[in-house]
Amino acid sequence: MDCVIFGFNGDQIHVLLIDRENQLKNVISEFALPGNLIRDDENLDMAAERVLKELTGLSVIYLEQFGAFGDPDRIKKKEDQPWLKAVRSIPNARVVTVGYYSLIRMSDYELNPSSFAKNAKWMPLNSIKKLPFDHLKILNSSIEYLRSNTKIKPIGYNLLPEKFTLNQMQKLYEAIFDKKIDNRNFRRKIINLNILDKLGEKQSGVAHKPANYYKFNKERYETYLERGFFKFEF
Amino acid sequence: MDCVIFGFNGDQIHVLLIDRENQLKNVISEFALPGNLIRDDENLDMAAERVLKELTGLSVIYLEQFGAFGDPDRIKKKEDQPWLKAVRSIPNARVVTVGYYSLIRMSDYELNPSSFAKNAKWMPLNSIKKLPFDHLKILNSSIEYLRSNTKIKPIGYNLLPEKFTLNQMQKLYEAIFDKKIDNRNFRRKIINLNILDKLGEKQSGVAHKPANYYKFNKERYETYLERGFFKFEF
DNA sequence: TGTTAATGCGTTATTATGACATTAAGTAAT
DNA sequence: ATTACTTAATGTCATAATAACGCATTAACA
Repeated sequence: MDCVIFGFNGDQIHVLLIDRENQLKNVISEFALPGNLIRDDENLDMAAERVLKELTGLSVIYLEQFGAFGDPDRIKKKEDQPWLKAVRSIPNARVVTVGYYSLIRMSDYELNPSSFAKNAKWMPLNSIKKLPFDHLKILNSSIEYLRSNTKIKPIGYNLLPEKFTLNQMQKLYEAIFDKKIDNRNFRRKIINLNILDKLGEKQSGVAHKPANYYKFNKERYETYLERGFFKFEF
Repeated sequence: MDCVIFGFNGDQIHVLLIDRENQLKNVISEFALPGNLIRDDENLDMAAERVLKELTGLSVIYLEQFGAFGDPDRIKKKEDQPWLKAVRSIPNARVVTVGYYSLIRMSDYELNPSSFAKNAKWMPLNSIKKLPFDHLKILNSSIEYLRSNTKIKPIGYNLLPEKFTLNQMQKLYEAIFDKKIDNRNFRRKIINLNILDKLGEKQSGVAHKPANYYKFNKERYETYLERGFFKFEF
């Protein structure tokens, strides 16, 4: 069970990682996706919630399964052995993992690592080049999943502040797709979706024209979450 | 590891099931999804292939993972116990399963059940009301996956005969979405996708104007398989 | 020769798309 | 008070896609 938690701070996509170093000496400090074994009495969704909570302190966030990973050698790399020996009762048992991901706004949550996680931190997605085990593969798979999901379902409810500007929302889309978007076309498309309510309120204290605040219309947002907004239909 | 194999015979979607009855007496005969445990030396894709082959004789078909299922009680139903005792060394061990699915044209494959499968048969999707374990849940999940996939990627390469008429293809789409489609609009849309090559050949022996045969243009088909045909893009 | 069933064009109104440039509204500096 | 600066906000046009239809055409068979 491994969790990929994407966070957004208004600018960059981050991923939540935990530090594998623990009481043990001679273990190289290295960050990894928060993950652990599933218990016999819990289902997969519960396990993902629990594992995340135990390692990072995050709770009550919606997690979604995106795939299972089970190469026989996924935890057989030599450099990963010391850590496995420290935290697993059968360090070299074959383990199939299930990946869960979530999207949250970073500022809403405080990280409280515990269990074998010494540390938990947000890492900018773009700066993650190396992860232990097959975590890089898992991460890449989750990104693919996130992107293809974002094309067919609205996004942002869990990532943006309650009130946000269209430009903040655009930045979120740009961060996910790693691509500049034309602001006029973006606005038109999002507004025509009818999932946003424009608030009377505006930005204040900014040295430029203040932006309007919007919030999601939960009902319509959820209609689209269920139906998707495909244009290829009959 | 459980496999959902969808078959198309030109009219209805079918699902491949195996008969759980085996040498044992007093075991109620019942059909189930072909599935078995993963071995320690194989990855998930290989396991899906092997399990399917062992139970049904089908091989060399492309299988795609669509989800993991791990409710603690998924194989705890009383009526499923006799069968588990017959085929598992630890019948009540907790098992998480990974679902794989595939789409094939039924006429291309001969079923050769073996291992603990006494029998393998195609069952019309609409007539499947009951399955052992959580197989109904797994099946429903695979259908959802298939439908949402069909909205964003072309389909049919593995389901339709090499040469097929547009009406056959339309019937496939109608079977998947369980919905009538306007034939003129269907034709236009599919033809504009440019994934079909029109053959000179026509139907024969029909009591009406014979339909043209088409085949997939593999190159363009695969372009769409990779890219998808989203219309919601920036 | 008429019946049947599917083909294959076509029309229209509506909506979505991509490409593109200017004005508006506030603060900050002078 | 004026100006500079920065980001927000908006409109148009040509093209393409869509849904909902109409209907003449075709080829086999009775």
